[in-house]
Amino acid sequence: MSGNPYTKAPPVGKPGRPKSVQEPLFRFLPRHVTAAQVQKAMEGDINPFTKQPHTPQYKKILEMRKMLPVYAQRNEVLKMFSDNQIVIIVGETGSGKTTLIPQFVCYSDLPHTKGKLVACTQPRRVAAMSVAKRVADELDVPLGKQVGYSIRFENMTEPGTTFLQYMTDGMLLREAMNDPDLQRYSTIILDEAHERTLSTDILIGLLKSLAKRRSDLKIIIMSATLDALKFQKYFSSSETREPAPLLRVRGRMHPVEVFYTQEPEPDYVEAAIRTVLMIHRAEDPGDILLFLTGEEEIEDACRKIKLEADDLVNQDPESVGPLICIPLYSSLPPQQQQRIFDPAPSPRVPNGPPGRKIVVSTNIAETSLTIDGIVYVVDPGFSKQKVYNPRIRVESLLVSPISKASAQQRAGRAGRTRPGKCFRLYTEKDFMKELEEQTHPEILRSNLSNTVLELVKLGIKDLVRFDYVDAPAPETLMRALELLNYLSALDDDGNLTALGSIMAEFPLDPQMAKLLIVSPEFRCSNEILTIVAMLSVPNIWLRPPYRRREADEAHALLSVPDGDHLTLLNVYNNYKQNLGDRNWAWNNYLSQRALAQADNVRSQLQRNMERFDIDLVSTQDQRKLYTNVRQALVCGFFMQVAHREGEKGAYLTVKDNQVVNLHPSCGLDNQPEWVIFNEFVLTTKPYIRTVTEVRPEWLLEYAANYYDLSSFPDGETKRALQRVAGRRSKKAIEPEGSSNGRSSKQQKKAQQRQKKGQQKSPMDPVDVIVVRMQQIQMQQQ
DNA sequence: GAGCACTGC
Repeated sequence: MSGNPYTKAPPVGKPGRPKSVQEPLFRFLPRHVTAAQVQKAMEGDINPFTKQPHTPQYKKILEMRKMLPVYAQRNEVLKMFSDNQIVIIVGETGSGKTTLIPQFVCYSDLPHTKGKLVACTQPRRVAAMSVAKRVADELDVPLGKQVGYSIRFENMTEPGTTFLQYMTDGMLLREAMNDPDLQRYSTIILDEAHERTLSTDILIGLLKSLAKRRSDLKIIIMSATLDALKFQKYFSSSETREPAPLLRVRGRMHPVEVFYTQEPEPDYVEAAIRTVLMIHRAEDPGDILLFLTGEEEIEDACRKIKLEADDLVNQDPESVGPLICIPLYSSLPPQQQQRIFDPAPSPRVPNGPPGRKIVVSTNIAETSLTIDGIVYVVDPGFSKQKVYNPRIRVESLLVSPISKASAQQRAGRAGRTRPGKCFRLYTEKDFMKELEEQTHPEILRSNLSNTVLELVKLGIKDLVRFDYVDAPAPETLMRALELLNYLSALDDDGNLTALGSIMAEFPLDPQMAKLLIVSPEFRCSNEILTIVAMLSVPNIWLRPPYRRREADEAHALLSVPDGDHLTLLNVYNNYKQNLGDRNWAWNNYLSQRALAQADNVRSQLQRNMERFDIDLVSTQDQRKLYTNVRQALVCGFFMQVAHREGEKGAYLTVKDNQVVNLHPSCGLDNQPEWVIFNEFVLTTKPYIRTVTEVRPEWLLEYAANYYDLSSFPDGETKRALQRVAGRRSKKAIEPEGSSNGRSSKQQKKAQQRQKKGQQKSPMDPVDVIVVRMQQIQMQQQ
């Protein structure tokens, strides 16, 4: 344990004032506050943080707070906090740890007396918002004053007033990029650490080393039970090797009885439907939650359940009650998601058999959304999970068996309001022997180019030896470094370049950040800004079943034959011309929600661009503009290029040589020889999605390093490029050879560099940008 | 011939 500079801080309370009535925190010694003191402050008539009398509802809420299991353990919590720099707290859902522990920390740490904050991170925005609201109510203060939240697009805090800040883990990571010591905070609480999001994992690593530099910083890691040992070991004392201190808080859950199948089920969807109907026929009243893997599966199952349930009711109206089946997945509009809170249907006739509600959901109901009143859970044991293949640089979603931890979490959903039952559609033996203990943390399943850029910006020099809780595959790190080097974000020694430093400031994938930064050189930064924003939001295209043809026709009217990126630009411009009209979006089968989100992202990115003095420019002539946009796209996405092979519409990705097809949603009116793509998706087949035609000359010109033919793998793609390079060098000798309005002087420079044979000669537009960035940085210093 | 869930000053 390190020294604690606050132990000598004077007790709170002005000496002239006699009684603790005016000063409820009188004699509170920061970080040595006792449970009795906290209890007294909580029960007092004066709010210790506002010095105002408590409102009448305060006492009501206080009674509920006192019922939470964590309250009963306040003694242990406060003592642990006083005695240690780093504490691990584990607790089941319903323990009250997310709301109460940060409050106890505030009563003890007294951050407001030293101009600091207590941060509590959440993996999700909605959680950060709703918990902050809840805690503000509990402490009887307005939300955004003493208690606030900070999430992307919304800062509900008041500098100087807020001392308890809920925030997304991603936000704290962003903050660390500009203040690696996180000086604003006196205590940092990482909640839901067991979810092991990318941001949480990086934060854990940073905090471990920060704890050594800042002995005054306290850290609390909160997690579900199973991971406790791992975190304890990870945070063990470097001197004594003692595991970090652990506190278990009890949950308040009702028992859930778990059933397994005798034999493995060959078709889990069919088995799930059968089980749901069996529960409906035979079990006591209570709602059902069924976990399936995706939208299509869910809609399909809902249809079948409804049909079969109607049959049952018709056959036996005396004993089978009515049933509603509600689908739940993230791409549903929020209004429809709200339906999960509808009550179960009433009996058809007075005193008839009661109705039942069935929610059929993706994993969203496992972590993000809780539905009260669920008594039965049906768990087929699968979910779609992200997997990353560094060899071909492809992230994809695969239906995979869930982990034991996940299965437990799912079962727990049945016991929130009363004792429940969980039907697992696999054998007990499979549960014990086949399921992994934990879901692999995201850092092992993701493309890390973004994360690596963040880490380098955070000042982490040796990425391989960074103290990860779980170290990613070296090949994944290598792939990320390679990409960042080709993008000129890192130099050949892995150091952050001026360009890379700016790129890291944008909440974007490095390719897109690069694209945005070079876009003024192509006189189309307004348009690239739009395209990047549109690529950063979920799918904008709606395609309701039974309306597929109409939707496709509407989309065809908006599409630009030169490429899907330009179609996105066109859709956004039309959306703005129609003033963001909901009906216009709906009539064109577009998601108004996604478009509004893109508009929001666009403004945020625009503010970033202005901060770095990146010009917002356009080209008037539309043909020219479209060409410029396509050229700029090459500067970011030159590694995501495919070349047509043969006549059957097959493409080969450059260098990786993966056979891919244009995704059916692609709007190109022909099959161009060269295309760049935004995404490689592996569903029924390997597809490339959001595709735009490019000229091979642009690849050689704007991505000369990557398209250095001497190091290019042999094949048809290389031969095609060689033919282009041959034509190009002939053309360059002619005096009028300027292809892109670039001066012959610039071209000469480029040729000279190529002659010199520099392995990593930077691309021209970047040259210009890097110099300008350096100037800006010098000005700022 | 077609997408789990999150996130980013």
